Amino acid sequence: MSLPLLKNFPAIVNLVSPKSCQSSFVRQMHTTRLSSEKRETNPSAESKNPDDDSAKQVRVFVRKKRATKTVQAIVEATKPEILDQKPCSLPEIEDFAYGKQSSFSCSKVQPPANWEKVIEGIRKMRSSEAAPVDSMGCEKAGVSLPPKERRFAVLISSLLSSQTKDQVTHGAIQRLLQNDLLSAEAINKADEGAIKELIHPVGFYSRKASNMKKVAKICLDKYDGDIPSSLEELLELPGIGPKMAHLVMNVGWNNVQGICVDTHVHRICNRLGWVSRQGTKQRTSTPEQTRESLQLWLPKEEWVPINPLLVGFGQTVCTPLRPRCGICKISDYCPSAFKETPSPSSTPKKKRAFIE
DNA sequence: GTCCCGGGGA
DNA sequence: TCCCCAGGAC
Repeated sequence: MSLPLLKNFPAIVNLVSPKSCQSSFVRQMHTTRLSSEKRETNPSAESKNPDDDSAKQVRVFVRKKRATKTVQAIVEATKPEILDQKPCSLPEIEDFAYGKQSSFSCSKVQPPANWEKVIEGIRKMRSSEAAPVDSMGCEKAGVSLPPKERRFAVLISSLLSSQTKDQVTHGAIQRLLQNDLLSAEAINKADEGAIKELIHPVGFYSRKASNMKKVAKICLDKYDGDIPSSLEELLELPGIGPKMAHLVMNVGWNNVQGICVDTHVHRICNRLGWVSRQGTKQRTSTPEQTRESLQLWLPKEEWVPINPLLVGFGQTVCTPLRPRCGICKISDYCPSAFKETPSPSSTPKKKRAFIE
């Protein structure tokens, strides 16, 4: 049998050396290939057809499901393509193999209707009304610093910025900088109480001061004072979850591994009907599910801009409670428009985000 | 699910 | 006055 996609499989593996690769998915592919090559030199090897062999490798790989939690989605997204023998484009696979891209686009997932008009409409609304997200962000952290220090500043800024106004985060970063407390060495040596005072009134400052000490020690011990350069390693840091890990990869390393999904992106994508739980039409229940679902169809060039776009839109128009559908220019395209409970007093028991 | 912490809106 | 909000840990 002839399998168009599987011809590319050895190419992927050849592009990537397991040492340099951050993804255990690709490392596993590599291992699978090596063990199959050994079998090929063995006279008792059952197959001489390279396509058959590739097919077997991929099937074995998919069946093993050795992927870590962060690449689980890739396996799931890739599986129907491989097993149905549908070709992917080679550039996309190469991007994946090099780690520039964390999934293939799956040809079975059709983008939602009118998504480009929706994005364009939101851009227009956003340009006419300033939103808090526009003022400051962690991407501004330490712009004047050398690369390693800048990356560390980005990491700390992300750590501090959750549940905190950007101005407050920025102030805390400035105070840390003025006190020479924005490097792994300095924070590792510093007194936790002093850090606590400096970062106050950042939200959850007490927990964050403790996390900063732990993160600084890990960065010093394992990364020579730099920050981890892969998603998996960033996620091991205390206080860094999926949202911040993607942000740090984008801003710190300029390496887009995935969409940075926060509560605004999560809420708005569901209101628009842009995402769904795998194999269903139900809305997603966590930002992680939203990220995986959105990445299946949203073109890569939108992965970074989608976050500030929807966060600003969510702060000013598509608010969690009482979204302002009356002034929203894309309500014609929104299946949830005007379906929100009109006032909280009419349904005092539970908040209903929207009606299906 | 609950907690963390404080700002801010109803 | 109450209670909602936000990202992560557990």
